[in-house]
Amino acid sequence: MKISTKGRYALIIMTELARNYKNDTYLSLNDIAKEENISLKYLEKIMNNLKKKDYFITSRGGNGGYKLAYSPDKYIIGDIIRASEEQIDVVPCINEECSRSNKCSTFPLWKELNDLINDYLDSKTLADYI
Amino acid sequence: MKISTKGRYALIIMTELARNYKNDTYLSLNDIAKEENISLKYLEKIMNNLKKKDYFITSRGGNGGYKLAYSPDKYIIGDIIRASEEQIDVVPCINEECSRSNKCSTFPLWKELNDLINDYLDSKTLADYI
DNA sequence: TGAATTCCTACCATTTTGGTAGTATAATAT
DNA sequence: ATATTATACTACCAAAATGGTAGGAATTCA
Repeated sequence: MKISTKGRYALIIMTELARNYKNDTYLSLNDIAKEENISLKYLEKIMNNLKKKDYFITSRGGNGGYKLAYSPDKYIIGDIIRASEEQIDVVPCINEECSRSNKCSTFPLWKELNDLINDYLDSKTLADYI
Repeated sequence: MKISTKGRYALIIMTELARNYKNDTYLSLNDIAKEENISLKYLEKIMNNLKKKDYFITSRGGNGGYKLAYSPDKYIIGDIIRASEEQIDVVPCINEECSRSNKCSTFPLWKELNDLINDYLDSKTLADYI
């Protein structure tokens, strides 16, 4: 039932960038890695999941790094988590067909729980966690 | 973020037993295994997690099996899931110490989500899924 | 031009998941 | 009595996911 480090570290990266948004400077992954005591290489890998989205302005080289393309309130937590974790649904049959679906009395429980989680994550933005 | 087959199959077993409660007969794992197309051996293993709790009256031999010790409304879904899944907390730092806890701006999110999930699962009983 | 930084592609050990196998023990039906 | 049906208990195992590491290429800044 847990959120893996992919989702958790992704959110840490995003909140750091959100906190730096007002400065309008680039923040490097190295800085975040040191600050949060996570390896740079792993953060790069986490970042790959987020880069698929239109989230950042980047710059290489000295004083380079990442900054948010939009203000923090535009970033929905649910979007960040879903981009980072492979599987966010609580049970596989939420989106797939299930052989037992028509007789499955437990499906409504999982469906409601799944909606509850996603609705909650979609009700928050980065601006709530600066 | 998913619930594994341990939790899902546990709930299937429990709802079958709940459905059989009014009959006051024993229901064998073999019957459930055939009905649900899950191997008997795996169901036995799932059952081990549930047997730690004071849930069943059992009988070996012909026409034996399991029946619920109490009426279905006495079985809280959250208890069943927590007994079955090793890890129900969305992040490890809910119950453990975390080195970054004092500066962690994301903790409130995980804590609220964790409470939301557990409160939901604790608001339902087997009687809701017969 | 050298250092800092992102970008890209592999690789890999450990843990978790999702089972299977075999045997012992107990109760029932005939 | 005994064959059958069940649970009870212990051990093992393959595949997938998790949580990383390694190495270098490309780009930009000081």
